[in-house]
Amino acid sequence: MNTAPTTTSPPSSKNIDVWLIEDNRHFSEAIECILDTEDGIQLKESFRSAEAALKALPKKTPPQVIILDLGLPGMGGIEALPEIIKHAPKSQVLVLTTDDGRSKVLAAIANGASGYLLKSDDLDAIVSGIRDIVDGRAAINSRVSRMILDIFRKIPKPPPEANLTSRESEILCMLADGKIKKEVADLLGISYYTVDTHVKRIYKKLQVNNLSGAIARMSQQ
Amino acid sequence: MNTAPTTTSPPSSKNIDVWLIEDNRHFSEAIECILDTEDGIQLKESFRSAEAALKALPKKTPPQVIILDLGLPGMGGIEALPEIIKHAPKSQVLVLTTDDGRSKVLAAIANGASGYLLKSDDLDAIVSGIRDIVDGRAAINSRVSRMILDIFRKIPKPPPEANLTSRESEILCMLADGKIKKEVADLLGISYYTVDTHVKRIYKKLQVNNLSGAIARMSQQ
DNA sequence: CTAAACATGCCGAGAATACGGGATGCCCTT
DNA sequence: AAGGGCATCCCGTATTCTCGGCATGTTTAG
Repeated sequence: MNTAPTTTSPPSSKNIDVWLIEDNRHFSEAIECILDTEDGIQLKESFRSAEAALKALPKKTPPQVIILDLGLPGMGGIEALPEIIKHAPKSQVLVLTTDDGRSKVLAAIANGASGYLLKSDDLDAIVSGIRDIVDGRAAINSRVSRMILDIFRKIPKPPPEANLTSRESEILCMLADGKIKKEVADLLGISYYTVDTHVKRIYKKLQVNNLSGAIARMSQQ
Repeated sequence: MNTAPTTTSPPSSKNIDVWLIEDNRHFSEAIECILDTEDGIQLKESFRSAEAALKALPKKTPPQVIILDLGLPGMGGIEALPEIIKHAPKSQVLVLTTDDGRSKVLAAIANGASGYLLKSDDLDAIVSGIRDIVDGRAAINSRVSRMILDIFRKIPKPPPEANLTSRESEILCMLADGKIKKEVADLLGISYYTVDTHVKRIYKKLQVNNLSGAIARMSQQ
């Protein structure tokens, strides 16, 4: 995020070509209007559906930035994202939507969005967001940022350390690789029965009753 | 991020108390100066080391926002972060540093920072960042945002055409919970054989030959 | 329209697992 | 010396999986 014009914002060289995919007339007109008055940014195309944009992509020069609404009729924005990127790998997609639900945000990011702004944001934020994106920065609404941070924080939490002994962890790890007990036994140079016993204890400790549950417990926390 | 004053920024009710932990005189003075002129924000304390701040924390009322430099002499900002949060769980920490290295960013987030701004950012960005944070948003420099996005994107990416259908994913997910095929079948209201068939295809697609391998592939990439 | 992709259902044999026992030896702490 | 935790080994049985087929109906994309 940048709350004010970032000091490190170079003139972004030439003109920035932009496409807009937005079904809402009012909103798209507002954007068209503000981009028209903006120096160095040029709205080249405006589509009312993802299908229309995807159809146009192979025929025209892809823009640097594609502003994409998620709440599109027909093919939704999320589904369209991978397609867009497939056809225009060099274009950066700026998602612009009303929905700040966690799943949408995650899906958008996972599918390659470079920015995620909300329609409730100031229109100026869109302009700045476009410049951010072409300069290799991210344009993300601060509320969405917060959500991402919260999610992020929960991932790298390794410490709850199960009470597994190192031997047990070792065996569970190998099983999680898809190896079967027999293989593990051979690789460790111990008996199948030993592995089996270890696994039994792992299940007890982890309170599960099969390998799948144990692996899930392991790779999650 | 918010590139312009966020439209959804309410007056943030009362005064915002802020502490500053920064060893660089010039910089801390600059911040003190700009916060002094800022309405509704009050810089209550200013420390030159994490130790000093930690010593003061139990004695005074913790502020809403703590601005923390990472490049501190003695105890570094990263090490101080968990301590700060332990003693002042309600305070939000805004990291303000020159270092935008990936490891620092990740460490700061993992340790509970609510914001990450760079000293190269406009001073106004700090003010807006403070307001963002108390309003439950995140204050993150857009370059850092981009980095987080890039990292984020790599986690849930199935690089090969591991394209599981939604049904397949659903089933794999349930199996990863420790459920057995029969349970999954009952829960989905379909035949055991159907589940079995789906699983067979999952193995093919993921190039594994047992559940453990499939779950591992799923939860990692 | 046709082929492909998807979801669904079924069978059977052999492989692997789950889990209840029981046992031995080592090392560490009390 | 005793007890506990750990790693090791063994057995039998019931359960579950794996995987090879085969087959049908629906939806989708070309």
